[in-house]
Amino acid sequence: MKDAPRISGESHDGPVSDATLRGFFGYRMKRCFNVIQADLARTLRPFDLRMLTYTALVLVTDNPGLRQAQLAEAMDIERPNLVAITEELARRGLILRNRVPTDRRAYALEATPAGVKLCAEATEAVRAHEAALLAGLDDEMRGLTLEAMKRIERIRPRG
Amino acid sequence: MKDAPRISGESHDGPVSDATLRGFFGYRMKRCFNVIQADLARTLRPFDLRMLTYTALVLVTDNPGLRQAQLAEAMDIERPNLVAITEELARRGLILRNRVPTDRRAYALEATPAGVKLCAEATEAVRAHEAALLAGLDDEMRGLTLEAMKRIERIRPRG
DNA sequence: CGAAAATAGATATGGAGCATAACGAATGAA
DNA sequence: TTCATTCGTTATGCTCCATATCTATTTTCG
Repeated sequence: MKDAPRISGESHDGPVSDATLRGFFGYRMKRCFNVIQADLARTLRPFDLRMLTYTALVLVTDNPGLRQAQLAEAMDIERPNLVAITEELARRGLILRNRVPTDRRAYALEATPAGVKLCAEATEAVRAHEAALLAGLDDEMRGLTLEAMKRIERIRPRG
Repeated sequence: MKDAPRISGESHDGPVSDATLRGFFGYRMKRCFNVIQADLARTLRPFDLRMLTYTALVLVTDNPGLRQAQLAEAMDIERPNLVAITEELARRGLILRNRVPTDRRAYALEATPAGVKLCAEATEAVRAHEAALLAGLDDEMRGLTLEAMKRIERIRPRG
């Protein structure tokens, strides 16, 4: 069996094979996450929230008095990247940046009533959308998948 | 029960609660994917490949004659964003951009021997790293998780 | 105490990933 | 032939994330 001579450029026909990549867990997860992420973005758009601003709002609501450094650590992002987020939430009257009397460097973040309300509404919408997205998965599959992700997540990078 | 007066800013103590977010599949998946993504980036660094350049190299290797538009669609990115990727792979001598005689607008992408070799080496490294990363998951959990992600992935955004 | 180190938030800046608009060249359809 | 479409490309902008650096404040320690 000798190779057919490849004169110049023969174009590929038929569907594109991703057989090699399909075997990878990470490849599957990226494609899956893209779907979930897109759905989440659409869900949050009516509330004028992005994934990051929503996440920050939830964490501040659930943890009143949180400092920005704590919030950044919880969100796994660097402190500089949080500034614009808290600034936006504060500008929109969703959170307050109270000065801490005992440490005048820090802010104690706190959700306003409007912030708590928006957070609750957005959370309900996300819950509904996610339930619809996962409707095709039975309980066992959902539970095992969550458990699998928890275990992987537990592996700290470079740990 | 009247609220304690919140004079100014009381700071939050103890661990940060992410109870609300933890209930979301998407939240878990993002954190999980971050771990996998970071591991993949470390794995590919010795080969001077990023996730995108690696993915493109694999697809071109597995589908000789692929056009850029087809590759972009397979990678779920827009055509303009692929230009820099193919340009880099071509500059490094890993792929060729052959002109198609029957359509002088298009390129037929093809991996060079060096590209095929690097692709195989990188793929083996990725496989080994991923196996190590997933060592804590039994077969059932791995299989069901893959199946769950396949099903979610099948849901086309806005479909 | 007072000097040095550490910390909180902010600023500036850059890179990577993604999207849209628009272009020239080439092709295909009316 | 004229018009619409397609291929690769350029220009541009947004979001997310990281590092280095700054000021103002603690905190540590000699």
